[in-house]
Amino acid sequence: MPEAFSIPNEIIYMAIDLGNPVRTTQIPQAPRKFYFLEYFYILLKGVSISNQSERIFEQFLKLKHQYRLGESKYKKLTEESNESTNQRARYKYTFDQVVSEATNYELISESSGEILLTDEGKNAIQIYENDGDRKFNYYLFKLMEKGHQEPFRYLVDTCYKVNYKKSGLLIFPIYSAHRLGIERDSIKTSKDMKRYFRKLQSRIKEDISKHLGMNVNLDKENNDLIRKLTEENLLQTDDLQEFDPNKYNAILRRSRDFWLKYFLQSLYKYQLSLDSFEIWAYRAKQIGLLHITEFYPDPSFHGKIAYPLSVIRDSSQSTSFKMFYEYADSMKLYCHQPSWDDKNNQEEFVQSLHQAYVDVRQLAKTYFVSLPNVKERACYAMKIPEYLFDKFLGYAYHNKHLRIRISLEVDKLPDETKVMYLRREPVMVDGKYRNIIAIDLAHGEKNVY
DNA sequence: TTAGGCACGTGTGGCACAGT
DNA sequence: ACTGTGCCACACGTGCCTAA
Repeated sequence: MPEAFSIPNEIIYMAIDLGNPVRTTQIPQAPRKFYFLEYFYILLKGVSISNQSERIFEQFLKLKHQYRLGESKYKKLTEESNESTNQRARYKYTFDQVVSEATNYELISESSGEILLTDEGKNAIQIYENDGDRKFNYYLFKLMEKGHQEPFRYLVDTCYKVNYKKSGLLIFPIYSAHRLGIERDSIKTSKDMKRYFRKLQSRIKEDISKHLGMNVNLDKENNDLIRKLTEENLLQTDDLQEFDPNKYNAILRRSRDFWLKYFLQSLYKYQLSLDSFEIWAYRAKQIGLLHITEFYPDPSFHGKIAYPLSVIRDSSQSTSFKMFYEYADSMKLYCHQPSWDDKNNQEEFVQSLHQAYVDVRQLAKTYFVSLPNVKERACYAMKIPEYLFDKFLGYAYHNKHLRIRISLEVDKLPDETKVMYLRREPVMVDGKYRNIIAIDLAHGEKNVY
């Protein structure tokens, strides 16, 4: 069995002994409700074409489609852009959110019903178009960090405080009744639901012990959950009475969020709502400060994990950590960005990639396996952001002197199927999307073709 | 092998309420 | 009064299962 969440040593040394003083606790403010940083660009682009709100919104819809910005944090795949009035209303909601946040950053300004670009806004467009999205994200990072009481610093710092032994790994277990082996048909009464809750409780307890090294008693929390659901008549007081089957989803949803909130606020002591945490974390992921995923492939854990790819210290000797930003108190944010020029990093990447492939193949039991799954495990092992993985994979694919041989195939791209939203993005290598991967050891070692 | 039906899982957007 | 924030029910996409 592949071992979940083991950690390379160098990362641990960076994580412990931080020596940074506990910051005067300023709680980050909530962001507006959207995930993709590209929304800022497409809004500004729209404003550069017209000053009329209605026209800007039309442009926003067009560019949203062109940049494949789906709902929430998922990229959109299908070419069709069926514009039901319902969807337009949804997109208007997102549009208003982006306008509101861009106004706060003074990228745009409103006067007598017109929306205007500020100099800052014009500057931002230039950065995106001339210097690329990484520079654009950095520019936005500074605005967000200043405008919301340093949410990213808070996010990264707290990760290490929570679980420094595993260099800041956060787990958010999600197990539906189905996943714990309880059939839908067998859950009809309050008693049945409580049986699922008990099973869930003990599974969560095990995960906490295994991945966070803590022993906790969750009886009180489980009772709280049951009490809340009973008070709101989602569950019946009488154990043998049946609950409203139409409320099944609502009950499961409530229990899932209850435990996620428990992890975030009680266990990890984040003073953020679930919503705010999600949005800040997914924005941090785009900048490359941390990784968050719901798809880490592992037989013994299901749910969401997050871990930092950066660290806040006053100084660093490591060549793999690059200075990213300096705060007012002269603490600095360092991002883990190992260089491909260093042969040791090449060797480590090859090692991690191969190990990830072996682990995933063991679960999938096929020669070709899902590239996004291999990517998840390799990124975790090396603590690198996704865009670096894509780059490294491209280099390794072309390097004939490595001790592995990589085969990449497209298989079926998601846009050839019916899926609307790309929950797993295919990996871009050589300007082509790839979905599956196989690896052989080269030069007379085992498994050579 | 495929089509249809049903259940699972979760993002969205409205809403209530807290903060000022 | 007004704005910002957290919460959660619903709608809908997805994928499994069954029956030919």
